[in-house]
This record gives sequence, structure tokens and C-alpha cells, in this order.
Amino acid sequence: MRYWLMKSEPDEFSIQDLQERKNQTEGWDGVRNYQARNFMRDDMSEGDLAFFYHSNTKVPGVAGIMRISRAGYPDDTAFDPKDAHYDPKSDPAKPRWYRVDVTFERELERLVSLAEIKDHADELEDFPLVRKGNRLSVMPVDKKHWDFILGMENNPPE
DNA sequence: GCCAACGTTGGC
DNA sequence: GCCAACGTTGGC
Repeated sequence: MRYWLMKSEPDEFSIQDLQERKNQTEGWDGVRNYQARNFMRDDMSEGDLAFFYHSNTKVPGVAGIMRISRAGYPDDTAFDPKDAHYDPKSDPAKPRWYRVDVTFERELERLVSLAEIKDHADELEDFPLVRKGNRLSVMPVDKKHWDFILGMENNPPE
């Protein structure tokens, strides 16, 4: 069982939106980055847990937890010319892009902000999120980092 | 809105 | 295969 972090802009799709979806489940589609795709296609398993990270918003940070409820399968939004993430080079016979299904687990009791995470650079030294220039939208999280961030949830800064 | 960092594209 | 140009991400 592995741990992950997945980014979404809350104006587009937030942890609250996921909670309100049917069965509290949604396909994590629209990812058009090969490294992120490889994680979803090759490394994610049903039952893995992921942080839901709110990006490109006033206070970016970890907002909640979700569960991978279906392992990687083809992202058919790539085949739809009307879809914002349409990719004419993705052939249905040999799909280029993959998604997983995620299911709402819980909202964090408070948002653990990126700024706060950066304040703990010592403990989170190798955390990919805070490595300079990292724009990956799907990334693995070590268990030690997972546990540390959950610890921060219950220890708000003054 | 700015812009650094990074990925992708395409000419050569 | 190189690399300049361009597009995107995402914090600030």
C-alpha cells in the first residue's frame, strides 16, 4: 500500500466537490504529463491513499485524504474533441493517457498549507512537493512524510 | 499579473 | 540529436 499526493485547482475541482460526487467517487482525468501518467498507470493500486492538494489558489495546501478506488485505466476524455484535454494523438486502440478513480475519505480538520510545510524543511527535506520547481501533479509520498503532515494537522501553528 | 521552472514541439 | 521557441504550471 502506497501513499500519494494529487493536485487540483479547487476552483475546478475541490475536496468538497469530491465529497458531493455520486458515491463520493470521481475519475482523476485530464492528466497530460507522462511522469504523472506513469504513476497512475503503473504504480497506483486500489486501496492506496492520497492527499488531495489544492493548488493555484489563495492558500495552497493539503486539504483532505482520498482513496484510490480503481487502479489505472484509459482516460477517454483524451478521445473527445470537445473535451478541454482532448489529445488527437491518443489512439483508443493504444491509449496514451490514463486515469484512476478516487473516493473521498475525509477532509483534514484544517488545511495544512504549503507555507507551513515549507517551514518544516528539515523534516520534509525530500518531500517532492517542496523541491524547487516541481510541477508534477501526481507524486508519491513516503510514509514518514505522510505521517508527519498528518501530525501537523493536529498541531496548528500559533 | 508576474515570472521562474519546466515540458513539449519542431526546424535543422 | 540539438536547442530555440513556445506553452503550462503554480507560487507569490
